[in-house]
Parts: sequence; structure tokens; C-alpha cells
Amino acid sequence: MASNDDDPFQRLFAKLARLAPLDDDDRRAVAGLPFKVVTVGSGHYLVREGDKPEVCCLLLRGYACRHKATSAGDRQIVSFHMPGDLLDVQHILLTQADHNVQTIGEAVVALIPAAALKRVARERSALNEALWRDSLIDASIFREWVLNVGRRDARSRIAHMLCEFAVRRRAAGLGEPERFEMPMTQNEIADATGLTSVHVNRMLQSLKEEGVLERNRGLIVIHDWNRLRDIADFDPEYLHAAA
Amino acid sequence: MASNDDDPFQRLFAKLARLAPLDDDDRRAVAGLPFKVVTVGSGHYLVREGDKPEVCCLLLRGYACRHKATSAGDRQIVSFHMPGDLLDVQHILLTQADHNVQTIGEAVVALIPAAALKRVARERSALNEALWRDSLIDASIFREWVLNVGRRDARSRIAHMLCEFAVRRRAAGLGEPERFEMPMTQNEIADATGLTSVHVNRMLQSLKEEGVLERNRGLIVIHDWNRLRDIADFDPEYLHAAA
DNA sequence: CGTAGGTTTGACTGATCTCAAGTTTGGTGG
DNA sequence: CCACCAAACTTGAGATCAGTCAAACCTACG
Repeated sequence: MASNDDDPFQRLFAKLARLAPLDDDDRRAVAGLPFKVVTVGSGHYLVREGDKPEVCCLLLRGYACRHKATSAGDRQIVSFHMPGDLLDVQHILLTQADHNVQTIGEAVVALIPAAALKRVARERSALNEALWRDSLIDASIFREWVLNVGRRDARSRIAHMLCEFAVRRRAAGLGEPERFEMPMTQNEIADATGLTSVHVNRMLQSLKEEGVLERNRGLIVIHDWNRLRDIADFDPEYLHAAA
Repeated sequence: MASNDDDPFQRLFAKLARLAPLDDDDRRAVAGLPFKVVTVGSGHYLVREGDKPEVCCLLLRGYACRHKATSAGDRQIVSFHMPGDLLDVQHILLTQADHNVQTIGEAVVALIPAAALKRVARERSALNEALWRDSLIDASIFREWVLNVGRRDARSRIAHMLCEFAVRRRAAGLGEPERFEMPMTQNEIADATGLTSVHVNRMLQSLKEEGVLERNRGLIVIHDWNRLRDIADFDPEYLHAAA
């Protein structure tokens, strides 16, 4: 039995309504979007760099990340995604994927034809605004990541990533930020922060020793949010109260 | 006497027409946009983080960059801009600026009220598409910068930044990529690549010793483009043939 | 109970930073 | 035309954060 949260229309409408004021006609337009729900395994590639995707993914359950790699094979994760996030909105207007999208753990996604999404974005200006706004916030997050990876030290980078994750989770209505599932490995944290997994391990230990947070398998428990925020140099303004 | 390149309408229309097919009505809509041309000195802040800007800037002459800083004061440049670039498109939909915009050298900009731009974006779907597409390409460039700063070594980062600059210049019709003015200091290159100016200096020397390129004051001369591209691990796909 | 993926540890290396002192450059005012 | 100044650039020596490599240890799961 599907919970409310697994209903693609509910999820998508809730997301877009947070980004722009929507009326009943917008609601109907969203409700009329065709989609297909699929369950995919851990590490499944939803999009590969160079693809010409014809669908946008709405993440219903599970997590995903976007990443790119150098030709030497070093991987850099550029964003994390959680239930309610709309991936690949850009494929409404950009033909070719410039990065990979991969699930982290098993995930359930709704596939929405990009052409259909493009049509409602063209016909309903409030939906246009919501989708465009979503991609602008996306870009703001990337800017913050450039700063994070370019100018913060290892501990701060990791702390910052965790703060962002916690705050976005809450904004998406996925529960409180002090204690949550974050199923990525230390290797994936390393790929997101431009570090190695060995060093991530040591930094997480140092954060634990100081009583800031704990991480066991996928569970994060933040003991001292203020201290974490300070270490992270985290200011949520760049999330533009959404994302 | 203003050259063609200094005519805001020409510049803006040329830019947008590269992003989406525009017709005569679109042309008229662009021509009808109000604007004010101003000349500003080097280092002038066009936008400050936290501002609520009511204008978008079209860069007519000179260069600019967007940057953020940690609370410790370390600065990270997140993008460079050149004549023809439309800055702050995001302020059509996001109230508060999440980063600074600052000129590099003296610059001439056309200030276009965000509200007016928003109106034409709402009324003319081709212009909407062009502007949205522009912000999506922006985001793609940020993703590449996360990779650049997160996973490439110092030489590659600098080389990559130079490749991007050269290719975007050409795409914007500003001349050939083998030899061009790039008026930023080594300090600014450092801020864009997440390095220190001392190390940038040494890396530029090593690139010069190898006969890859030379840089004197603001002039860049690329002697061996293929080698530079290889060092940079540069693949222009992420620019989506525009930017 | 064997295996694979994930985590942890230790010893060593090295790329990049820091600090601090010069040097060059271009512009400015006398 | 020169003297001076600030900004940019250059150089050297030493410090350090993070990487590398390699081994061992968990732990979930088939």
C-alpha cells in the first residue's frame, strides 16, 4: 500500500507549491502529467554523462547523487538528492547530460517525460516559475559547494555537507535534523567533499571525539548542532528557504 | 561614439538568440526593455551578498566575477564574466543575493530592471526559454567548477580555468582563443581555483617553462592549445555550446 | 562460515600553504 | 623627466594538511 509520500502527484505538487504560489489550474496540470513509477537498485544510473535523457526523475524514496569525473577517474559528487527532489529538470532545455545521476541505496522514482513537463512549464506560468526557481536554487547550492570544496578545510567541508543535508531534509518534511538516516558511505562523503575516504574517516572520528556528532552505518546523530554549524561555517541563506 | 558592441539591445539580443530561436516579436520585446548604461570603476560591487537587487546587469565592456567568502574571510570566485554576459538573471526569481558580483577592471554595464525582464520572460515563451537556458548553463559551469576545485591538481585547475575562459570568449564572439586579454591578477586566479597566489605563480611559471602558454600582465598567449587542453582535462561539452 | 564492502589504523610522502623578504611594474605628482 | 608609491609579482625556506599505500578489522548477508 503506497503511503501519501509515494504518490508522485502529491510529492511533485508539494515540491512545486513550495517554490511558487500555485492555483487549482496548476494543480490540475500537474495531476495530468504522465509518469511511470519504477524501483531501482543501489548504484543504479538514472542518467549518464553524454545521454540525451527524455525523462525527468522525481525521487520518491531513497537517495541519489549527481557526479562527474576527471579523465583520470577521480570522482566528484556535485549534489545529493532526497525524496521529493526533482532531478534533471535541466533536460527540459538542455539536450545532453553533462553529469551522471546515480542512486544511493535502493530508490523509487517517478519518470516524467521531459516533453510533458516542458509543455506545462510553457502553458502555466506559475509552474514555469516554480521549475525555473528550482533550477536557480540548484545553482546557488553549486556555488556554495565551490566555496566549500575550494576554501574550507576537511572538517568544515564534511560538517557543512552534513548541515546542508540535515536542513534540506527538514525543509522537505523528512523529519528533524538532529537524527536521520544518511545512507552514504565514507567514500561517498569523500567524493562529495574532494577528500579521500581515509581522511574522512579520521575527521569523523575527531568530530565524534569532540561530542559533535556520531555516525554509525547510515545513521547520523547530531549532539551539538550549534557547534556543528560553527565548524561548518554554515549559513542556510544560500538554500533560499527551499531546495 | 558607441560601437555596435556597446548597444545593449544588440548585445542582449545576440546573447538570447544564441540560446533559443527568437522571432520578430521577441526582438521587439527585447528592444522595448528599459535600461540604463553606467560605467563603473575596477573592483566596483554590482551586487553584494544579502542585497535584494532590482536590476539585472548586462555586461557591455570589461570583466566581472561572482564570489563568496567563508566567515574566516577566504574568498572563492565562483564564475568569471565577459562582455555579453547577463548577470543576476536569478534575481528575476530569487529575492536575495547569495553572492557578490564585482567588476574586474573598469566596466560598462546596462542595468535592466528585473521586473521588466521578468515580464518579457512571462509574456514571450522563447525569451523565457532563452533566459532559463542561460541559468541552466550557468549551473552546469558551477558543477564543472566543483569538479575542478575538488579533484584536479593545481596546474590542471589553472589550465582548466584558462581553457574555459578562452572558449567562452570565442563563443561570445570576442576573438580567437590563442591570444587574449584576461585582466585578472594571480591573486584572482588563486581565488577562482582554490589556491594561493604564491602557488599560482609557480604553476604559471611551470606552464611557461614547458612552452604551453605565457602570461604578461593581462595578456594570455597560448602556444600549445592541445597540450593545455590535455593538462586541463578540458572537455567543452559542459558549456552546452553557449555560455 | 565465507565473502565483499565498508571501516579503521599506522607509517610515510608530498602537494600546497605560510611567512617573509625582495623585485618589478605602472601610474602619479612634483 | 624623475622620484616615489602601491600593487602585483617572485623567490626561498620551512611547516602542515591531506594523500598514499598497505594491512587488518568489522559486519551484514548469502
